[in-house]
Amino acid sequence: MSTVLPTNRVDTIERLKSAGVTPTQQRVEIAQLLFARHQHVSAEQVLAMANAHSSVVSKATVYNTLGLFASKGLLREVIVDPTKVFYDSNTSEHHHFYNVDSGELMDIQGESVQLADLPELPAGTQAEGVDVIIRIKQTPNS
Amino acid sequence: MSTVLPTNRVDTIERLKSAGVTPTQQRVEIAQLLFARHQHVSAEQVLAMANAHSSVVSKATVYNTLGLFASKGLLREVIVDPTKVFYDSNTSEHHHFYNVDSGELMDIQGESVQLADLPELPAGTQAEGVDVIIRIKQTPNS
DNA sequence: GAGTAAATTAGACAAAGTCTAGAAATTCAC
DNA sequence: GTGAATTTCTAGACTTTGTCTAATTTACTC
Repeated sequence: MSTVLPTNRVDTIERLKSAGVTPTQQRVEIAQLLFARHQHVSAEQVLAMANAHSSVVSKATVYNTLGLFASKGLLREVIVDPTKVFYDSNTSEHHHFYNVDSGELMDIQGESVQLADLPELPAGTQAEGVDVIIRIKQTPNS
Repeated sequence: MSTVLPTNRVDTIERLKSAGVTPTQQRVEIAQLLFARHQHVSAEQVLAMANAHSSVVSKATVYNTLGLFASKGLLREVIVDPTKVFYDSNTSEHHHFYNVDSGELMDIQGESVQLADLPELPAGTQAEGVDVIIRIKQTPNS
């Protein structure tokens, strides 16, 4: 169930190739950051992480790369915050808690949420995916 | 189940008052447009609809009003498009199809989607709502 | 109707993301 | 290797959605 987490550059490059992505220096850099562990990050965060020490990737490349990775199934886009897109490095099927107070996004573990079954889709369409988001908020301490 | 659809100004004003919203001219104008039928609209669309003939509402007021209506439960925010927020004038509990090709948002009728039950929430939080979005795409005609 | 609070407004501003045109890598043929 | 073609990367201009500010207008209370 859980996605394999490569730890070294060689594994990362192999994973990119398997997904049909040419492993350029910038892409490997970003992939290393993202695939190190399951996390939810915005483009801005990736840009900051990648360039923390020295400048290695441009803004345009971060956006291009995240979009490319998502289209190849290496990342999952999560749309819950009206101001920015989150990218989830856990691509296995799962759903999310979204804390509307803190803006924090969390995976819902395991199979604890299941849809009975899909409703009939509009004619001429097919399902691409199902997102379940449980919006939560801080319980006001009485 | 279905939300009552007021047809005249008096009903609209009454509905705003019941929700604790002072019925100003601009708010009634926007409410009339939105509550006429179940629909999914963006702020930009509301602005265009309201000012189609003569200028009656400013951009800032449209944003303020939609936010206010949503906070009072008169509208439901739907976050599926990374570029803009949709407001749904159907506030009864239901879920959505989102056509990623056309950007179209559709209600899923009735109780055809049900969650078994909610997973355990993170400590100190409570559920605010559950969004289920089935992303669909055009079936490529073979 | 005067005073106060709430609502509206134009337009400046902010932030996420896209686009463009050129520079740098990479690939391939020879 | 050398040069041509292709892909990728880049800085920075640009677009779009949405927010903020400061001033004006409206509405409500006495």
